[in-house]
Amino acid sequence: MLDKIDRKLIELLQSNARISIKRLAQEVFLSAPAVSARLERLEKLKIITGYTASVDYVKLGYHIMAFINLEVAPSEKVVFYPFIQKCPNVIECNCITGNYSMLIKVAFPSTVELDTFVGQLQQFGHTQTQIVFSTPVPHRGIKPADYSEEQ
Amino acid sequence: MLDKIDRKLIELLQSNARISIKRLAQEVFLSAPAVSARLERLEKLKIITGYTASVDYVKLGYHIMAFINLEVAPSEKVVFYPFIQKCPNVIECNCITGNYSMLIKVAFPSTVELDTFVGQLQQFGHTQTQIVFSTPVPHRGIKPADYSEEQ
DNA sequence: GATGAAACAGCCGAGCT
DNA sequence: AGCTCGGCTGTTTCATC
Repeated sequence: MLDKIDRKLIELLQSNARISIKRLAQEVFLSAPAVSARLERLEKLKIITGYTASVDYVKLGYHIMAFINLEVAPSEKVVFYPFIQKCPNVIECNCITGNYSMLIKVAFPSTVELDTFVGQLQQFGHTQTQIVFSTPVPHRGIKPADYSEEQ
Repeated sequence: MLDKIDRKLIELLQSNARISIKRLAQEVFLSAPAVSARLERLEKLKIITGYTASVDYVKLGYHIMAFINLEVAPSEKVVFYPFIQKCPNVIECNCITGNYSMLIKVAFPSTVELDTFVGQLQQFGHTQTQIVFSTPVPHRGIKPADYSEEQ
């Protein structure tokens, strides 16, 4: 489904999403229209789901990053999912194995706002909060490998 | 340090990093050169740290995503940090409060490769792994707010 | 997938507020 | 000092092979 060139294009766009199509074309030894068509296909198939700017949240005033574990009863999920999607300070939310079934990554200006938010979450269940001290590996794209599935 | 226009530009680039400067200029009612200069400044100040393509890891063959808690002795961090940065399957690694001081997000083709990786991590300390079932809120940029710091 | 042409966007200067 | 305008260069896209 993905050939070597598609994987190379994805890799280049992961490291710089604003690279020009012409430059991409040079890197993979293809013409610009050919690359353009490949990108359209990758986007249409939702293999590439978007292009985003990465920002320094501390410099934007979000000094506190944290992971919140939240134990949500299965029956509450229909209420919880729309709620969590609308929270502006939620960077990511995953449903995971284990006692605390939701793992939520958030950013706040200070612990005051974090505390308020955790208070709101407690209507859904027990929480456990871990504050981020440092980030040895910032969120990054991982290389597309050979074992991509057919579809 | 950041005015309303800077915040709007960041927000637009977070939702689509490949938007043209001309289009950005129209959105904020400025000229293209003015927007270009603002972006250069935001990049130079490392407020915008990069532009990345988001991909569907399942479609790339990474069927298993997981969070691994790892208890690392402080003295081991000088060895652990370079190690974890070089691991190709690590999406993110944070140092956090609590017993398990590292929280590592990874993606693997199957539980077999995940198991092998967890085995490697155990030279650094005790681990606890939680596999992702679903992702109600995928990793996303949060809106730049008014309380951005001076610098 | 390549080529060439036309439309478009980005860049650098000059002049203005 | 920072913005806008104009012309030049580079980029994207479309039609054709």
